[in-house]
Amino acid sequence: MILDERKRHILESVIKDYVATAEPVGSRAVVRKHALNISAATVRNEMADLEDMGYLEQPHTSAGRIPSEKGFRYYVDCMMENENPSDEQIEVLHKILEDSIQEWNDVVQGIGHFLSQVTNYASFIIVPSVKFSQFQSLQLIPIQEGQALVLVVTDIGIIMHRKISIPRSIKARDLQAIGDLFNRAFRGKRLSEVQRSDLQSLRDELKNRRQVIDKSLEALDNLLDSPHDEKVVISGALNILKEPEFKDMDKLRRILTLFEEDGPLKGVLPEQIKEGVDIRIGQENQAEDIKEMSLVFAGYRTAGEMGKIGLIGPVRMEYWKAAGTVESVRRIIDDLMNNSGSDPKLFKK
Amino acid sequence: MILDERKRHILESVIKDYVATAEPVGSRAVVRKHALNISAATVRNEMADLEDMGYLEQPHTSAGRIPSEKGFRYYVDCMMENENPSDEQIEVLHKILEDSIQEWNDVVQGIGHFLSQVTNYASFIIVPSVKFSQFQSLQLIPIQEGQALVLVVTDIGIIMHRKISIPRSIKARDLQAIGDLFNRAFRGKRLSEVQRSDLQSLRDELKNRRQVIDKSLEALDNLLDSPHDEKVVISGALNILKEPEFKDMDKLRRILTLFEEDGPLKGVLPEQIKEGVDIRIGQENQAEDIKEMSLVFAGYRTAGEMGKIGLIGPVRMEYWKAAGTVESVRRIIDDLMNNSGSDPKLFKK
DNA sequence: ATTAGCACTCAAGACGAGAGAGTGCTAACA
DNA sequence: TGTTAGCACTCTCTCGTCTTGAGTGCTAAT
Repeated sequence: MILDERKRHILESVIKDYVATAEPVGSRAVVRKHALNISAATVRNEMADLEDMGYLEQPHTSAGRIPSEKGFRYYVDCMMENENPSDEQIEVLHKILEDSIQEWNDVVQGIGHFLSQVTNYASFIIVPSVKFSQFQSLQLIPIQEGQALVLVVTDIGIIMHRKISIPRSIKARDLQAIGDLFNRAFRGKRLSEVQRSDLQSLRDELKNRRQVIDKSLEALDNLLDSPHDEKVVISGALNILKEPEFKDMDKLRRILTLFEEDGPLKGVLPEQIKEGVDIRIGQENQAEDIKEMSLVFAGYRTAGEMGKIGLIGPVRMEYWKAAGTVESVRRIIDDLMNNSGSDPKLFKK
Repeated sequence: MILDERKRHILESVIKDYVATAEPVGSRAVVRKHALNISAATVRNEMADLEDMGYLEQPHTSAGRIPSEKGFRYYVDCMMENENPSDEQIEVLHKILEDSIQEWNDVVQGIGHFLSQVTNYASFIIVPSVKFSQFQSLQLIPIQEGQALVLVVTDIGIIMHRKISIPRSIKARDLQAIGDLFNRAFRGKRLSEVQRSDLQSLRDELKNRRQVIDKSLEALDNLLDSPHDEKVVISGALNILKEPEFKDMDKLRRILTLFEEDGPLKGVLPEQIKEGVDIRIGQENQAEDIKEMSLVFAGYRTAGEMGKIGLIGPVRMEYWKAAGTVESVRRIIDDLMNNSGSDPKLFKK
């Protein structure tokens, strides 16, 4: 559907005003604030048209108009220009990242903070499961009488460990031998490909050191399991308290519950994620819980898998700013991941 | 101040009713619900006395009474009997703990969940800084060309690590030698006692391997620094949405902000913590932000240092239940820490 | 010392009037 | 034919007033 210039201008005015004030905007307000050379009456006619087309709606007959979700969608698709964060803000982000470069955890935290701070919406970051990175080495390290550490290093330098208890008869050199065995078997495989059957054949090979092997396998199994699934980091959840649409306690509760645990949020995002910034407005979202919110998100690539970053806000959202910020941050993450290979970052669950 | 039996009974009735309903309770309600053999008029007289003494107050002249903070304090100090969680609930907790025994992180999470679930208040757990545990060993482990892992193990089995880059000329056996050196110097010391001066003298001793030493020291320094400070875990923060006293957005915001980051909450608790369950009611709290809330908390002992667990709720709180639950959980944690020494838990930041 | 009775107080909810913002329609105009 | 001014109409929001009801304090009787 193509709108003529004037209608587009009016739609934009209504959106900008409504996003800023959360109140319906009337014809007078449009001519006053946006200095069109037409009268309020004309605007009214145009607005009535826009309403017929579904881009605007009226809360009640004698109120101003507010943009419908379809209106927002049209604006986002056909008119919007992203507003990128200022140079100073980008500067700040870089500083944060440099300061925390040692700890992947802190990096993620820092990015989340930045996103929510700059935009005033709740931000989320989904770090892809470690399962998809490649096995690089496994070491068994004695740490005290009767205990050893199973240390797994992946290709991108993620370190994972589990403690196991071992018989006292096992010496350091035995542990090393066992470790080497694992390495020969698994090096270069994806963690998700390390099947139990592999583990089984390995076990048969080494009956005499069965106990250590068993425990190591168990630990490995455990590492690959649940807790190292995708990680979700949420920041600035309380920003939604600022939005007048959530003055209602029930709504508020439902939304905040989404943020309190990791699971629900994951369910809300599409599994497959397209290139660039994606925007889901209100009802466009699949999940019931989030049909009165909007998402602005993007994927970033790390170690072959996709992670996700994004913002959650009310339908009445500053999409231009949100999209600009998400896109900028996505680019910075990509740089960080793929470019600074010299000293791969230290990961830590 | 000693109250006679009847006044105590009335005070208790008012407290129980008010805690349950969040509404002022009148004289009629007291006689009706608590079946005293006295008339409403008598109760009114007694209530007027209790008000004079400061144990009750009236929101306005023609409303019922609500307990003052002093009233709650009297009840807590002189009348309250703790209500412990049911056997089934304790059973559930034990099950949670067994399931997650591998990961200290999960244990803490589980306990937090339990506390907030059972009581319907927000719970917090403060895990003491790792600085206070004793240094047991440091190892330098080659993980790939030009990179090594500094691995620190403490007496209670907390594992910390940092990656460093090393010159390619350094061999595995060199790393081991350097590690041994550290061990001789530090074994048995508290991490907080490992001073930079020690590190310095160590460095002088080994000019030739300076680079590795430097990096290791840096890593160690880093490990002892900020991120491994006390850790705060909060659970069930959204429970406060249920309380009618926080229907006001501003209040709500202030409180939830306390929970969103770790820092503020720490500031709210007393540094030194006495034996047993401690209760801070409303204004008794030092920190401004929390003067309209109550705290019920206790310390637990781990590796020589004190950790803290507790609940945050409105002044109108079920202190009996909160105190009983906190005390029970504290005891369970103590058992877990000091008793099951056979397989010290795996810590992980 | 306790109680019944009664007048009094105050918050909260219902109701209605008035103001204000905005619309839709009509008729005039370029 | 598109634009505009004018005007009646609609609906929400805000006050102020009234009413209701719960609960008190006081007094006098037991």
